[in-house]
Amino acid sequence: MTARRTGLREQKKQATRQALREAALRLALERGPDNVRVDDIAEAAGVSPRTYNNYFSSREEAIVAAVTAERESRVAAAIAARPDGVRLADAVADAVVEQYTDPGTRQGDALVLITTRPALREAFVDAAARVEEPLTDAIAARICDRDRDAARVLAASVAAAIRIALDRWTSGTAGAPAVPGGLVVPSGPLPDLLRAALAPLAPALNAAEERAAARD
Amino acid sequence: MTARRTGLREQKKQATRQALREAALRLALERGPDNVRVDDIAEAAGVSPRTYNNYFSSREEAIVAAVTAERESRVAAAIAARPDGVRLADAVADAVVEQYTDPGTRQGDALVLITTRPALREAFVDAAARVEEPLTDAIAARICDRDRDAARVLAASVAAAIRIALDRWTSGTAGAPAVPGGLVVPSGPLPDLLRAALAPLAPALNAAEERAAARD
DNA sequence: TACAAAAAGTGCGCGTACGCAAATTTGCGC
DNA sequence: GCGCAAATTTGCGTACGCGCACTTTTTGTA
Repeated sequence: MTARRTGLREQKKQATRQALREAALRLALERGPDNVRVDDIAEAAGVSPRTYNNYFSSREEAIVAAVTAERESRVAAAIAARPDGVRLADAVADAVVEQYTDPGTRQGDALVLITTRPALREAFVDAAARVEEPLTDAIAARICDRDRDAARVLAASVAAAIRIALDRWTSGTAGAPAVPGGLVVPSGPLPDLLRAALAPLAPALNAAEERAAARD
Repeated sequence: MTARRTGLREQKKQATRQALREAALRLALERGPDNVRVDDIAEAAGVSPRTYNNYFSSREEAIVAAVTAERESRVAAAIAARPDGVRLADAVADAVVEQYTDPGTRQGDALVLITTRPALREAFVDAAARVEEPLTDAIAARICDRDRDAARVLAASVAAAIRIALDRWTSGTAGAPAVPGGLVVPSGPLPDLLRAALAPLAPALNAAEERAAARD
């Protein structure tokens, strides 16, 4: 179901997409994001400028995608991986924290770049919206596949909470002084911010779960 | 607090904004949205094209704003107007339904226009995100002004629910046959869609309210 | 292997979005 | 009234986003 489309086609497509976002990030780091034209990225990735816009609808999107990558869809997988015993709210919170923490975000240089430029920051924060779709499936599966509409609302709410946490994280970062170690981006509070943002939604998530259980 | 800025300045600004969105809608209705250039709207409103983009960051935004207007901020006011006795979830649902129903949306012609063109539909649906800020204030006031962070998450969740309801409404509309009366847009189900979308969030809203009450 | 259908890549052209700096307008104290 | 500082408007130039039609590549089938 993942690689439904035949094979070589989809394979090359993903390769091109990856080449584009890596080229975008590399060039942005090398010369600063303001000195990178779309044409440069396309050329570096070996495709035409027009093709670039078939993959990304803005310059910022490609750069951010290099850091974000497939994180959004992994959140859904992480939730599905949790045992059925744990409460839905906990499963979601743990999965989100797990996926939005270090492993995927270890690109320190890229993050300072993103948090510095407002346009990139906005694109980075807005990228959280992409969890909605996979998350809808994951939550729908937990609440027994009924009431997909409720699952979508809950997923969108979780996405909004993540967005708020990231917004706070990246903006609070700007004002905060660099830690002695030399890192400008304090990665410490992010898990806390995520959990705090998700906490208010816990009653809704658990209630949906209970409602589903009561029906069976 | 509403008209904080001196007076004549802000007044003219609002006048210009209104002139722009009304011109945008009028021209779009007259010749179809694809035959309206930004220059035309600016000229009709008596400002330069560049000024247009000081007020709206896309062509769709102005057209949609003519319908949306100040609805988002009125939702917050409507919530504040509810007596303290009613549960927060009910107050929110009632206020949202009240504001997103007929009075402001009676522009039938404009709505068929918007639901027809994908770009306008998207702009219309995304406009719901503008409730987040005023709604945050309204909810924060209800939960005793503490924990503004939770209020923001809840407000963003409500905004997401509204967005989903509008999305369903405008898309479902496209496929539905015109009612005998001649109207293509069935305004009937919108309140139902809104309530259904908001329902899953009720536990979270009420829990926040109770938590605040328990602290006092 | 050959071939037709489908899908991805490409070039072109138009209209848009926005940074920048000059010009104009507004608000306020005197 | 007068003039100055701040805010707003405007023109210009650049780069971007994307629809469209066309070319190239991949896929499934005979």
